[in-house]
Amino acid sequence: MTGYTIAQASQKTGLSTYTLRYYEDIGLLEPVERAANGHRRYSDDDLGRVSFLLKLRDTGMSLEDMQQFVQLYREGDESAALRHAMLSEHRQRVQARMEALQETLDYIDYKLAMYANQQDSCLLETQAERERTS
Amino acid sequence: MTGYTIAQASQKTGLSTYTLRYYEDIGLLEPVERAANGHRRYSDDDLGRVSFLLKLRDTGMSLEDMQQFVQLYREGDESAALRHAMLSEHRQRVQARMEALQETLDYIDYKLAMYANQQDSCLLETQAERERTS
DNA sequence: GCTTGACTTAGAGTTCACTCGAAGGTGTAG
DNA sequence: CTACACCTTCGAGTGAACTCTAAGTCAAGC
Repeated sequence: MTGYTIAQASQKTGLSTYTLRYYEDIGLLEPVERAANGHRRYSDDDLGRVSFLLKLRDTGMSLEDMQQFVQLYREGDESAALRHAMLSEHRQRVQARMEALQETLDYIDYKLAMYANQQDSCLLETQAERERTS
Repeated sequence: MTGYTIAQASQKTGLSTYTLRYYEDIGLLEPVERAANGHRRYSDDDLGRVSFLLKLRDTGMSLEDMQQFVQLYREGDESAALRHAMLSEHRQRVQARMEALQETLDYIDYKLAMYANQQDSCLLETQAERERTS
C-alpha cells in the first residue's frame, strides 16, 4: 500500500481533513489519487504542495490568489514569467508587512517601558508618540 | 466648531465610516462626542485611540482581545499589571510571527532564484528543500 | 419651500476560510 | 452477521470582521 490516508495527511500537514478536501474541491490541490475503495491516498508530492501552499497562506496570500497561481502552473512553462512576477510581488508584500511589524514591535516595546514607569494610559497613540519617530 | 466629522475621521484613519461606527458599537471606542445635531465629532484623542487599536489589529490581535484590553483599561490603574501582561504576550506573538515570516521570505527568495535558473516547478516544497535548512 | 447631501439608527447581508452534519460505502474483528 | 472505524459526497452552517440598506433627521443653498 502506497500513499497516506487523509487522516495521516491531516496529521502531517496540520490541516483538518475537512480543509484538505476543501482545498482539493477548490482546485488548490490536483485530484488526489484514490485507493480501490475510493479513499484518498496522498503522495509525498501532494504533501509538498500543501506545504508550499501553507507558506503562501501563512504569509497572507488569499486562497483566491493561490488558485490563480496554481492555475498559471497548470498552463505550463509559458506562464513561468507570470508566476515569477506573482511570487515576486508577494515577496514585496511580505517584506512590507515585516517592516510594519517591526515598527509596531518597537512601539509596543516603548509602551511596555512606559508601563514599567507607570507613565502611560496605554490606550491611545499620543501626539508625542506620533512625533517620536519623525 | 471642534472635532472631526465621521467622514474626516475615516479619511484620517483609513477606516470606513461603517467600521468607525462598528468599533464604537462594540465598545472599542468610547461613545464619541456629538454635535448639537447628533452627528459624531471625533477628537484627536479618539483618533489616537483608533491609531493604537489599528497597531494591535494589524499585528494580528482579534477584536475580542482588543475589547478585553479596553475593558481592563476602563477598570483603571489596578488593571495595569494585567494590561502589561496582555501587551507583553502580544509582543511575543508578534515576534514569533516575524520570525516565521523571515523564514518564509528566505524560502521565497530561494524559489525566486530557482525561477531565474528555470530549475523549479515551484508548486511544491520538495524533499531537497525540506532538507535545505536542516 | 424644496432639494441636496451628510449624517443618524437598527438590523440585515456579505466575504472569507473553513467546519460540520447526514447519509451511505468499505473493511476488519469478534 | 454485526459492530465499528474510517472513509465518501453534498450541501448547509459558523465565526470574524466588516459592509450595506432603509428610513429618517437636519442644515445649507436655490
